Amino acid sequence: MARRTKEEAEKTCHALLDAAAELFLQKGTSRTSLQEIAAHAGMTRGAIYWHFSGKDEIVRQIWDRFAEAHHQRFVGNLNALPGQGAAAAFRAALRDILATMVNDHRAGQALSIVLFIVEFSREAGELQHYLLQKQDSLVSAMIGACRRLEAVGALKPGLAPETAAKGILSYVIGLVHQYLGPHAFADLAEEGPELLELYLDAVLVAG
Amino acid sequence: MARRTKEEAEKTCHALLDAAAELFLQKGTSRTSLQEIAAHAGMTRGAIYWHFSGKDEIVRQIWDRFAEAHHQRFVGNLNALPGQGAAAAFRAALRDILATMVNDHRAGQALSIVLFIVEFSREAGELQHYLLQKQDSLVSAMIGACRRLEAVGALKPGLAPETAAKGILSYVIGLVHQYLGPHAFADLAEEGPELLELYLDAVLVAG
Amino acid sequence: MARRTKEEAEKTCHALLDAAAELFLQKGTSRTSLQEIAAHAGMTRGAIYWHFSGKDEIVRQIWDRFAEAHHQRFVGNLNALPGQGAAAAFRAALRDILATMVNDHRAGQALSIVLFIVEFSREAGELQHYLLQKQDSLVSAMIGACRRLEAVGALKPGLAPETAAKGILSYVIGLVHQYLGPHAFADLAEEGPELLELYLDAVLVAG
Amino acid sequence: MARRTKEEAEKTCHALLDAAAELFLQKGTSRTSLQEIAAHAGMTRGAIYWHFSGKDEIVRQIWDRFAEAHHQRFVGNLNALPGQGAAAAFRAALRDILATMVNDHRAGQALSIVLFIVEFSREAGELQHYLLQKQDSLVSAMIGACRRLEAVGALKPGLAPETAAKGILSYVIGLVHQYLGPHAFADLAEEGPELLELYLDAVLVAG
DNA sequence: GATGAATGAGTCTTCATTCAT
DNA sequence: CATGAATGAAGACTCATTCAT
Repeated sequence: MARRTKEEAEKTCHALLDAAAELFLQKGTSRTSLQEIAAHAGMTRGAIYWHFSGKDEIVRQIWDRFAEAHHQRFVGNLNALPGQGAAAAFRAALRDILATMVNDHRAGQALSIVLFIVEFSREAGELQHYLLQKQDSLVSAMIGACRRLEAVGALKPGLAPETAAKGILSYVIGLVHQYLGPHAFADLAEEGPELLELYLDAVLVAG
Repeated sequence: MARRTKEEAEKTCHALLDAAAELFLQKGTSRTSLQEIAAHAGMTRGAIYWHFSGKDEIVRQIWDRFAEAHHQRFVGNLNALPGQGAAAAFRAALRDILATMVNDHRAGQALSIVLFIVEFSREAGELQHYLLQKQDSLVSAMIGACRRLEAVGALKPGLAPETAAKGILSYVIGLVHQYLGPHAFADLAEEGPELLELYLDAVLVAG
Repeated sequence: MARRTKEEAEKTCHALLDAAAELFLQKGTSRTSLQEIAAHAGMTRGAIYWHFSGKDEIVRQIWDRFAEAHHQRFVGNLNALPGQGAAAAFRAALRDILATMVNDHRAGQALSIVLFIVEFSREAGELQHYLLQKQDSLVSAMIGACRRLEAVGALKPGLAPETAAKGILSYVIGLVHQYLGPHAFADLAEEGPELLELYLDAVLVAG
Repeated sequence: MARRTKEEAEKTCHALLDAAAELFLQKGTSRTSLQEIAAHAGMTRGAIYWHFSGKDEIVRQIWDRFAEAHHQRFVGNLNALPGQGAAAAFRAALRDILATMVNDHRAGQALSIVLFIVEFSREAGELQHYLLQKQDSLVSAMIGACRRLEAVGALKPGLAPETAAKGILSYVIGLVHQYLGPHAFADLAEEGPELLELYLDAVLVAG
């Protein structure tokens, strides 16, 4: 019955998180039942309640374990654009986060769950708040980065940095959304970098 | 109580559709209960079952009544790009559909529901199929349009038309998704056209 | 819309009753919806409420129109067994009622609805009472008839008339039940008379 | 609250089955709600769904647990009538099954549910099929038995074995139906054996 | 640590019933 | 006479949650 060692417990916890992330992405959080998550991980519902307080906490832990580090790195990169080579650093940061979402399944799932907040448990609970903060910090960092790009003359002349930021974010969201959803039409693993450059070329001044 | 005349019944039907569209967009289809839809329209659940066979038919009618015409116009425009001024017509078609989604609330909701198919009732039912067909026709038309643009030399050299098509669609999806969702950060009514041109400038050759 | 003449109204009423009787027999009263009855008669639910106060009244009218006369004739026959040729008259009465149920579809349905009272609307309502009275009068008449048969020496010696009565009724109920139900194994139109005689031969003295 | 041990769970399951069997017999399966079953067993609706997949499975388990063994014994007896003393064995088999239904409440209920199949959930589902098979095997065994009785000269001369079989079954059905229903007029515990012999005397040759 | 058992709230759906027209 | 529209009360079923073991 009971898993004895700590490692085994950790394994169980991870298995549950993995199962949840996969199912959430496939069918959305609300349409995925705890029963399904448990079964998908080879457990029963009870195991979930041992490790998590409920569905919301699963979502939060998916974020914390799989996405938080990447999110912080990305936001950090945006906030720390160097005066010299800001544009190149900016491009690199975006390439990095896109590659992360494509290559690290879990990270991609976790990030996309946040980007498509629409979905979530009981009306505007704690979780909503928590995730919206993450999204806000992302938007802020992106706007800040674009302002810095403008300041160093790396942004396309005449383009408001706020507008550029929103465009870039929308684009990335759109790319990732269709890629991670069940009906992808574009393969980011292959076309992602090119698609990204395409837009950045339009936003940043050449060179 | 019961609405007596035909006009009143039509009004009820529309009210239910409106209520549903609004709630679906706010909270997703699965998290919106028929009870909520009915209440939001000032009716009881029973009224829904008089006018519709169930949730799925509501979604389908939202599409049919509010989006189908726009969808057909857009796909038609893409499929009928003229040899002369193809790029201009292409830009116009995109401006048109974006403006429609921004100005016609219902159309925007309906179109966005399709674009974010993830969400839907019982796994892969008839409705799923129906809506996926719509999405497919959109993707196909966009790829066809980009091929024609390439043929007339309007596409940026070196850019595969399929890649361009997927990029554009992802972009539009991203823009609309965030705009229509509950946590918009960009206002398409104002910034939409500029954001659109930004991307098109990167994809199409100047001229 | 509205049927104008009285005959047409009568026709509608009858059509509804026919439809109801058929469906009740096929699926039981509780599992048959008014919607189904109306549709089966080519009408809408409203028509039912014009002619009847509800489901219960439909059942009662089915009885009254289709079975009451036969029931009264049968009970009358049993209650009026002649001193001379009582056994023959008894046999004739049973043959008659069996033939009626086999040949007159409506009568058979109506009678069988009463015999299988199990089925009925809200707990022990008026209707229940009404139909139980009919069944009681049937049981009483049959017991009375058997007592008379015993009195004239027509009953098998040593057989209590009450027992005989219950046996005969159970037998007829059993025959009719399986015949009118959806999974008949014996065809009363053909085998009915023989099956009836078989039992009567066991209950009545020869001659 | 939740029953903890396995025995308690078994008890709950049995209590639900008992409650269901009783109510089904009183009011029919379709008019008995799961709510009523649960309440009658001192549980909530949820408990039912823990132990059974739905109403249909309750019916099936009532059969499997309470009737299947008796059914098999009875059919077995009919199919294995000995050459010597076939009539006596036949009488014994019928006495046995009647006694079972009278003395073992559960068995009687379960068997009668099958005999009155009319009643059941969604039109012609799996369950229907399952139970009709049982009924078919019963009819077949009875016909087979009567043929064997005829072969050894135990059947009344001139009586087709098929007819005899159907008559006997109808009779037993009729007896049991009225006895187990809510408005019994004959008490099988007392009068059953006599009523049975009465008919068998008419069907079998004396001796 | 994890399970099995049970609860209770909520959702979809059906249906008898009402009533203006 | 009959219909179309709408209500409201069940009923079946799902599911997050709880808790003894």
